[in-house]
Amino acid sequence: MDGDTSNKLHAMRHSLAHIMASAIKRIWPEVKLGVGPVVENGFYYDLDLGGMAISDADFEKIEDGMRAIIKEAQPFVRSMKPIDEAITWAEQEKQPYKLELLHDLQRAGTTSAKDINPEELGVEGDGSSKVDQVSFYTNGDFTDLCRGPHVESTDQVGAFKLMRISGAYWRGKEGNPQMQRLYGVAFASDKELRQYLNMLEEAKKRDHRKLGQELDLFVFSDMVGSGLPLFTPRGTILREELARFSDELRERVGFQKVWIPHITKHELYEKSGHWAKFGDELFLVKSQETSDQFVMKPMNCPHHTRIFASQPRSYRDLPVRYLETTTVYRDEKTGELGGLSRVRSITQDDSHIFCRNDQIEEEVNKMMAAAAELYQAVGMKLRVRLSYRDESGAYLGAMELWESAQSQLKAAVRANGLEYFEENGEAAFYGPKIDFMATDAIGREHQLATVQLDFVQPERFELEYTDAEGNRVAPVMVHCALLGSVERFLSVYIEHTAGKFPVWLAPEQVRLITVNQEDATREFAQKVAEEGQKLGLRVHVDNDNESVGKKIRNAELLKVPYAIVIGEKEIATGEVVPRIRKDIAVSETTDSRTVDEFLKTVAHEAKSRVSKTSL
RNA sequence: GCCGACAUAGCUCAGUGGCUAGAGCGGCUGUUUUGUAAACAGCGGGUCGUGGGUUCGAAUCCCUCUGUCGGCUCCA
Repeated sequence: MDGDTSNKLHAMRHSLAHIMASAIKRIWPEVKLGVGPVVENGFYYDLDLGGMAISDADFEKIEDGMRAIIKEAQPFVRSMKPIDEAITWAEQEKQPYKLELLHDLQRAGTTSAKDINPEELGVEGDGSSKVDQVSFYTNGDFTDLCRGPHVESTDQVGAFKLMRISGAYWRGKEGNPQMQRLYGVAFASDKELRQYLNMLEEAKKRDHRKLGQELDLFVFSDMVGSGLPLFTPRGTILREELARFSDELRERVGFQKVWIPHITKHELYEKSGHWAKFGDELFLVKSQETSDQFVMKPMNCPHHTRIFASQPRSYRDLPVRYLETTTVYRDEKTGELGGLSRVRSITQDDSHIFCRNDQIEEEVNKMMAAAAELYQAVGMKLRVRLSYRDESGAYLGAMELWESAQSQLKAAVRANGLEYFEENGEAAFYGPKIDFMATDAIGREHQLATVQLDFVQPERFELEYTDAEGNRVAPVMVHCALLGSVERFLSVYIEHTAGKFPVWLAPEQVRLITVNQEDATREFAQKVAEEGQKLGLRVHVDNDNESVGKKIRNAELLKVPYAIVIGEKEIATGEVVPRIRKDIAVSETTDSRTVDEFLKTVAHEAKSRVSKTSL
């Protein structure tokens, strides 16, 4: 989207916020207005209606009111008022929130708790922080304090829909009055609005929490606790196949598996600095034997540094690469938990490289290639953000190290031909990083994989190797994860595929459906299943006393890639006609083929981890 | 954590102060022996999330806790 279009859309959305406020004011003249900004995909307005609560049953009434105002094509008229006059206005209008904003403008020249750029304010002052004049916009009989800009008149606002209502504190501060936040989405055209609503609809259908239950992948138990998913046999296959792929990609480029316990004395995190920084996210574990305070590990790097530090290292030994797909525990705020996307037991496909400064590029290069291969296999487009430091002093580590590292990261990204963009000020305080953004099937972008350089932990843990001149030097640490976290990856991936997993990941790859319960049928199906299992396939026999139609239906609902009906015909000829899940079928009709041939093809397909079949 | 909504059978849901709490699907049993998206019949299955309170009487009203969902970053 170019800047013009985006400014226009911004003005439309902001104008809609005013139109919504005007409509509400017509219905409830006593409403006290808060703020009404533009947000991603739309706008909102914070309202205080005293004791009365707006509910979504009122949306139609408000939307009708908005449409009436739009139809009236009221011009948006900008006017300036001296601040004293504006304050009088707010008092007369009985708008206490606006009054508060005006007082802030008068006093500090900003309405933001944070310092925002004074140029952005659009207020005409004397250049100091004080404000003399403030701008107002009027449409019809509604006037609002506003820096604009707006569209010319109320009929130029595109398409909108009110979406939801939620509670919000005035200015986001607990303790302030609770207001109602009324959200709308808005786009330049009906078509774009429809597309957006369709996307939401589609996202709802694919919701991984719903599919997780329907496909029998994972469950939660009140007794275990929130944010602690339990994986069923089917879900566990998915987890493990994905983790295995990630492990293999890393082992191929020289990583070695390590294993660490899930708890540690808290001193480890004091040393790493995490205790001070993330202390409130740590689960504490108390020993009944000793006075030691233990914690569940919230990350793996401190443990891994202990393995690196367990023996003297030469520059010739580097890079040392450790991989471990293991679970960390973080006591996330309960309100932030949801499905698999935000959990308290997080399984990371974690990797740590200890290397020399001059090895960064090659190491990162290999990880980029691994990430590219993984996301190619799961059918998600990748682009990367190179996150650099800015000029502020918020970073640790020598400047030369940063500069060399940042240019090595860039070289590695370019060598892999991935789409990338650079951003200053997005680095972690301990080093620059590469964030991978994966686009799913309905166009949403997710940050999953990551490669982060770390100049700080090697120092904190006094890691060192001996260089060619015999000096003790700190290695650079690289943290990377390809899936990111298995749980979060699954939440994205289930929605990406809508549960139609490719053969290599499908918990059940082939289902054999018997036509009747006669011994010969059952035995034949059993034999086919055993042959498939020998080839490493996940084959199930459905010998239930149900109609063939019903059993087909069940296989379809579980999104099993291949279903095969076994009856007299198959027993007689030894040939089968696979029923192929629609999304992976390449043609409408399928030929019959021998059982052996079929199983071998599927086994090959599973092994090669292709997303679509060519069977 | 905070605000709001919600929590009824394994699942999806009906039941809003008054008889023994219901349906469909799933489960079990029987009949049927089935040919590519739902055979038929019968039977089980619930301290209505937890604990407390109000009431002659609570799934239903109030409070607590637990859990789920939406929001809590976006600043005239």
